Amino acid sequence: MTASQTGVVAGRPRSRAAHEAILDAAIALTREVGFDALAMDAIATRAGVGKATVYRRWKTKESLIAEALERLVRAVPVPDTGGVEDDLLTVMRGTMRMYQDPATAALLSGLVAAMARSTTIATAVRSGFVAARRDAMTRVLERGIGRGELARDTNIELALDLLSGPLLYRALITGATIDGPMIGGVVGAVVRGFAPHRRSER
Amino acid sequence: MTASQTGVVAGRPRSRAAHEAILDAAIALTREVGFDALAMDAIATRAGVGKATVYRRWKTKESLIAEALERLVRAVPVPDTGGVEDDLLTVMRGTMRMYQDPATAALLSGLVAAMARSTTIATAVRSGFVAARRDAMTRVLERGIGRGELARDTNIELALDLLSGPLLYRALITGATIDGPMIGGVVGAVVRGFAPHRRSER
Amino acid sequence: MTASQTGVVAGRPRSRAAHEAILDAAIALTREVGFDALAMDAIATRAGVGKATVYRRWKTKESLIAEALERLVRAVPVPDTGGVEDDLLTVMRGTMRMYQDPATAALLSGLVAAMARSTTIATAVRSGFVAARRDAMTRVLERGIGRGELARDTNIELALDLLSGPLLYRALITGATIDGPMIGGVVGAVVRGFAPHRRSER
Amino acid sequence: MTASQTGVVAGRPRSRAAHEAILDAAIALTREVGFDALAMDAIATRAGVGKATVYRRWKTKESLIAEALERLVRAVPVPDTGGVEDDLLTVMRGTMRMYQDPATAALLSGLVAAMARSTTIATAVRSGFVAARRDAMTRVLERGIGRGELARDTNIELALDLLSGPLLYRALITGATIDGPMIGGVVGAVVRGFAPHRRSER
DNA sequence: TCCTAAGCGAGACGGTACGTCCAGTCTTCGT
DNA sequence: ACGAAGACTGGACGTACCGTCTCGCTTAGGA
Repeated sequence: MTASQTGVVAGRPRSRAAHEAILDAAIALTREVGFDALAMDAIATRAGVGKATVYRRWKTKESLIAEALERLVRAVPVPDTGGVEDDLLTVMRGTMRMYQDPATAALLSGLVAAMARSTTIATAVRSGFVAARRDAMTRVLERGIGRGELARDTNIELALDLLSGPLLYRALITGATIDGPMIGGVVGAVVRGFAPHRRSER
Repeated sequence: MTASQTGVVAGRPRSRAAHEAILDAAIALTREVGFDALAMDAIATRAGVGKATVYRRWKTKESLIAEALERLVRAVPVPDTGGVEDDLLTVMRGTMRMYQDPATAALLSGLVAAMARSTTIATAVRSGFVAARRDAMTRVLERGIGRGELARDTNIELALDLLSGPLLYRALITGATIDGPMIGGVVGAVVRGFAPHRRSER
Repeated sequence: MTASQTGVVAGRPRSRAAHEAILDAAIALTREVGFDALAMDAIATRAGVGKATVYRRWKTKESLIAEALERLVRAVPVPDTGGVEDDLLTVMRGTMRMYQDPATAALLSGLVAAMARSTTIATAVRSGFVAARRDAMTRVLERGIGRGELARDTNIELALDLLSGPLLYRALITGATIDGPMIGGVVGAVVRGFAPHRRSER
Repeated sequence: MTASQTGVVAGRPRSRAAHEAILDAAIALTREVGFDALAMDAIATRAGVGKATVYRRWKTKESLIAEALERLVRAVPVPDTGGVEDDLLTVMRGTMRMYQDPATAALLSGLVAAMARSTTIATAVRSGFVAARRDAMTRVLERGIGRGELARDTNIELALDLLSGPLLYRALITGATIDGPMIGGVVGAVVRGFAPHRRSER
């Protein structure tokens, strides 16, 4: 356990500047050479920092990258236009932009592999930028249910996976484009898929 | 171009036994240590084979793994029960079983990273076991459209992504379980989402 | 020049206890792990002192060790029994005891390496505990020459090297024992080697 | 146990060229930067060799240097001029030249420290270039005894230490010059110190 | 029946990145 | 102005793989 974690004040505090410089260097280098060619040596050198300073903060390359990514994907606002479809579109457009950014996309696959490797990283990533978007979308869906736009028994987690999954699938597997019409199609299908049941069906 | 490809016969032929032993060793080791800790040295040793024998057949670790994976995921039959929902469920249950197999799941994330790294691998994987399932599902969806169960203007690629994406998303990102009810929910939502448009809505 | 030396009273004075604790820790750790595995971090921790406190007093590891060594090898008395051989034996027995002490022996080789590295350290060591013994033996030899026990043209420096060299050689190179008989043999050979020239030989 | 030790012939044999290149690079770099600033990385790079190739042959820097040194100090011829003093002078002049070579001198102190650290290295060095000179001088001394130039009860090991010790002492401790007159003085004193006993002394 | 070309197991090769460990310096707070 | 604590830059360490390259030895077809 480190001093910064215990709150005990002894010795020189960790340099905020070094912390930032390392994260910046990590992102810059990932953009330049990709996740796999990303060397800890190079990050340290680029950040003007000793390797030990990097390892003092992050045990693995992946946990470093996970934190770097979090800085790129900050707070996700919860829109409220009065219609569930428009609200979902608003949030999904933010997600779309994330996938369209080449840097994020390059990080994504390596990060996914890292998540499979380590539950620590998986947890970090999930509670980090994954949770932010899911929380926002959960609020939107719940409001939609409340307004009667979606069925009372809507399985929210399933709906979230139906919204997010296709984008990940295109990014990682098919390589197909993720654009406005695609987002519209996904949101439309989900809204129709979880629309309130018609009387005649009951 | 190799001897076995040209048909020119000179010198000792490649050992079929070695080929199989290598693939078996690759799969076994992936199960044991994961994709990332998978070393070519170790595969060769486990297979009782020289490293050169491995590299003579596959240029990269990923292409080797891609072939190993293909052996696990063979031909996908196209069901025809007369209803699009039941047909989709049948295919999806096969996909579900793939995700439920720990070995395949372990390979998956590493393979995804490899796809991002190399278009060659990406192409191989796409045209391999990805295409098989997509082709089967495309046939099912087209029959559904023909029978009037799905809208005439159904965007088939989008539907495929909505069917496959959520499973990948759970496997790689949330870690949530992929089971029968989940599959049922996905298929149901998609079928409803692409149902023929009712007159009253127009 | 330090505050304690100038008598100027400003701020907290340097701790005499810290000084001693560092030297003690250095010697103790050298005994335990040897000169090469000796880390400044470890010395400071063992002494209950910050690293800066160590470096404020000694610029290098070697100069610290040199001072530690000096504490082990203090003033060398100049005996006067009336015979050069007995006097030499008395001094040499002190030197012998130094080589027989495992701590000193362990320091020795590392110190020798440090001397080769830096003329500063070399000078410090020479003017420190090396000079003490050489001065004592020089006095003994000069008295022997004065009494006619040794030749008028005795090359004193050479004689000193013949007395001290074999002990160093055994300690560092052959590892052979350095004991009473060995000392006796060395002294005897040197005394005979520099005996006054007989007339018949001229 | 390695292939080269067992005589079993399997796999690519170790490259003689690499072996030589590494030793050459080690010697060259020691001359340039000294024993302590000698980095294994640098040796490998200079030799045009991977680091693993160095470590495959030598576990430590010191054992590598020990072998390199051995190449510099090969077979020591045993002279026979008919007089023990001349014979000793001949051998000692060879030793003198070794100390006068800056490269050897630079290696010496580091090697001495390494010997203190590890008995393996100590044994290697002793049985290597130390033994060669001692063997030659032993033969010379024995012939001197046989011819009646030295006392019957001459302690040969002690005589060897009296011959070699002063040179080491000057090289490592005092830094005084080692030249012809110095050698002559040492040999002269030893020969006189172990001269046959005169009747009147018995 | 022999020749010859390729494949075989084994393992060394040149490289590159890893994560650890110290050296010597600097920065904080407390005495 | 000193003290302990501990983070700082810098750089060598020894390890582990990668993909390639010899070795000496099979193994088969074509001459």
